[in-house]
Amino acid sequence: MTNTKQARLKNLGEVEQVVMDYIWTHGRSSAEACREALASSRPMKDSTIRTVLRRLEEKGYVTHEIEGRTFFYKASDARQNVAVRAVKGIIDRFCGGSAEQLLLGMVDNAVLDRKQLERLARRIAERTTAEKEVADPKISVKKENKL
Amino acid sequence: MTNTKQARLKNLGEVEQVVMDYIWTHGRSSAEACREALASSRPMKDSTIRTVLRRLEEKGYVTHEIEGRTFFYKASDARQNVAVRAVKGIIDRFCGGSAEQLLLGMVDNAVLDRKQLERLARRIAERTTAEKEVADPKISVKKENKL
DNA sequence: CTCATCTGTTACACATTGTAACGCTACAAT
DNA sequence: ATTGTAGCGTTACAATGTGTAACAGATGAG
Repeated sequence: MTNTKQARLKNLGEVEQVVMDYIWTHGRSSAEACREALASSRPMKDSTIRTVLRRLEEKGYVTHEIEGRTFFYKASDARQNVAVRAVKGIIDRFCGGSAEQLLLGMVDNAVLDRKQLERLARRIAERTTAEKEVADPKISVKKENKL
Repeated sequence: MTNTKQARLKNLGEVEQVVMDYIWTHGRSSAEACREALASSRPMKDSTIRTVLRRLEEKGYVTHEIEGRTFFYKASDARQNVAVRAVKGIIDRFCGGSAEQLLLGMVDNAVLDRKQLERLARRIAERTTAEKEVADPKISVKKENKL
């Protein structure tokens, strides 16, 4: 089993989400950079953004590196992967671990339009045939799926 | 447009989740029934389960009918639909509203096994052709789809 | 040495959640 | 009618989570 066994990340609050969005979009950033960028839509004092970033790090969403005496924060995982894990959490809580019913429901509920469904179907086709050829499960190369 | 425009449900706490699971599984139940059923794994005083149920109602997860002088609570929406909406919430927050990347990610991440993928693909096929034939907006997830 | 930056510490108000004691009301048995 | 009791509503309180921020400590520039 593809050991995608990552720790359950706690939910993000309002501001935390906003900050993560910024970091996911702009990549490695200093606290000040975040603060200034978000200043218009979400004014925060210097110490506020710092607290938020620290908490995000505690929650495992970001890590920081020091350069000179400045902290640069970067997302510890791609946005999409976090989303996938969040969905997995829902699957565990609501669907007893099986994603199938959920996805069927999403298809039924027109969460996706036809074109998207077709692309998804195509991808599924690739997946399944690929698995068929390489029935060897010890390979399981996981890629980052960049978003 | 498919009016799947349901109010954003607040998250459930630990106990709330447990109680909802019970109601989703057992259907219409009185407070006492819940309490007794959960007593072994989760002992609660009478007033506790009542508070939980009332809050669940405030949050829109259940409704109640009175019979005699007893309240009977029932889920206001099927478990699966709640799950789908929760996922939609994630999609909005993380994926800018597009589910496609997320689902592709799930497929890539082997959240589903091949058999499930095949069923999903088949369903997608049905969906897309159905949409082609009729533009019937009365989609409403058929029956409970038992989960 | 002193100032401008940066980070760390500590705090506080509010909302959410789990838990529950009390208290009120209506029906049933006396 | 009186009272016990089943069943619901009200109120409360502690623990967390979250947004916000003041203030203190540290360190490099000049």
